[in-house]
Amino acid sequence: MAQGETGAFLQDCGDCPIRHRAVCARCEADELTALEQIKYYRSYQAGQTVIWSGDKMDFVASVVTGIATLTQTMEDGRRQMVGLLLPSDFVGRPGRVTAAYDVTATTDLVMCCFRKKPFEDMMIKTPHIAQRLLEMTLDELDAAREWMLLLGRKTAREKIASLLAIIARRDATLQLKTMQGGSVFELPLTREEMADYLGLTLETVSRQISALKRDGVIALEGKRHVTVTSMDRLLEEAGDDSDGGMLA
Amino acid sequence: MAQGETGAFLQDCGDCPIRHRAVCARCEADELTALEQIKYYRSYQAGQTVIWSGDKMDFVASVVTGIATLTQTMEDGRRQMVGLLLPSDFVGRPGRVTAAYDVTATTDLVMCCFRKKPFEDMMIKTPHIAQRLLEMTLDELDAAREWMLLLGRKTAREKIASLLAIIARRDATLQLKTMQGGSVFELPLTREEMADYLGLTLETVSRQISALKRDGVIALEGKRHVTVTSMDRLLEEAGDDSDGGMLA
DNA sequence: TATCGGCATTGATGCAGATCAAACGGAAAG
DNA sequence: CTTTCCGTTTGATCTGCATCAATGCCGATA
Repeated sequence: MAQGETGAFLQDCGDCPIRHRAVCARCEADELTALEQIKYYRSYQAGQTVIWSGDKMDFVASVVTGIATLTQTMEDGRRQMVGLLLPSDFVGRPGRVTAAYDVTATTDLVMCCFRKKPFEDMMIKTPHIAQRLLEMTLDELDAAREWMLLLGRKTAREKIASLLAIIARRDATLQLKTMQGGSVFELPLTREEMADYLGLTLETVSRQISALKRDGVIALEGKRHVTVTSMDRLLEEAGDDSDGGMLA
Repeated sequence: MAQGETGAFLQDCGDCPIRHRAVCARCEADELTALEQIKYYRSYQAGQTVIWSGDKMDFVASVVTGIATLTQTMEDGRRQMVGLLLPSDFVGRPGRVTAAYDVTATTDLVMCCFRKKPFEDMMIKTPHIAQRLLEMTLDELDAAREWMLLLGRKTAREKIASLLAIIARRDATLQLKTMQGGSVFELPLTREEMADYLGLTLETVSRQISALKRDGVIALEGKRHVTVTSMDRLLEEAGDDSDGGMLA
């Protein structure tokens, strides 16, 4: 099955891994039941395109498992990633007909989908959904602005260090583990995808990763498995405010 | 009066210039009356700082007249603008205690403020406000993502052309005039502010503006007054999809 | 076991934009 | 009218990253 409805994947929202982080996080039992009526699952293989920018998009969705990216492309092929979607992140925009970005599965991906119209109706009746969506959108806007600082003003080395720090942090929160001192994780992106994220070329990404390794900031096993010995050191390399930009 | 309450500026929301675009746009007459109870105005002079990143921020606000910027600064002084706030744009985040960015008035500025707590209470009771805020936040997120493409992948010349196109378009919508063919406007930013917007140095900004002038893409009277003869030509220079990225 | 194809690394070279430095223009102050 | 000041322009030089080009690694396929 390359892409399609995943029948008996998960009926019960109560058991859903993203129950408490996704757009449904604030819903009461009865609201959840209503959502269950209209939801359906879709799976994509790593590398598959979920939707092309400009295409009609008749659904919105939450990422359940896996990772997807939002990218923009210029006519001449220059590409910039503008979103990295992890489990619980929301895809699509209520009130818009066409997709504004290419959405691609970078790993195998499962999404919990809602046809747009029923979801919009539901949003009107269920303030808990709209509230949560607002909160998530504000968080994304903050992330986008952090990302703008990275793109506009950071050096290649700082960009790489920042990306590693972001992935380490997200990984820690998803797995509910601390990154006291160090951290170990798998890179979910290829060098080229990292380049698209950071506004660099893949060669520069490769060189800077090698440099960070040479300087003992990180260790690598294979090309994807990263060990960060000192998180403080990494954040220093990232040029971030040492506290990592704590939000209230 | 450098900065302070502007007593008798505007009592009646019905006459407010941003009545139909701001966070209150969807409110009914009675909702508007309730908002009128808790609103107050504040004025700032060009160049004044509205709030510093990290400071406690006990209000949210709409820009009524003038222009403000959101900027992030690294310890070593590198600066990146992450928001350009025009009349009707919203400042602050419900549910957050401290400001995440520096907010600065780049022109004389009047804001319509609400203390955070009453505004949050009001949001719960008044879905029209939360709905509109969600819509505005989603628009800002789209703008931020467009901006990310600019920062990550565009050349200096394309960046300048893009910024001019953005300003021309905003100016057109605010003044409700068309930009059929050409467009004339005042630059609301100094060269340095443009550089902070675009992730460039002020010297590069100056050089690229000179180059666009030399190549007949724009004409300048003084340093701020810009005439764009062909909008199509400008968008071409900006590397944008020729249609300017129409949203539904 | 050999071959292929997709990432990744590494090297050599070029160039767009940063940096350093000087001079300009026009408004405000003396 | 002169001076000062701030934003701006322009010039000379430097450099970080892009570009072009091999080569290496490894898992999949035959």
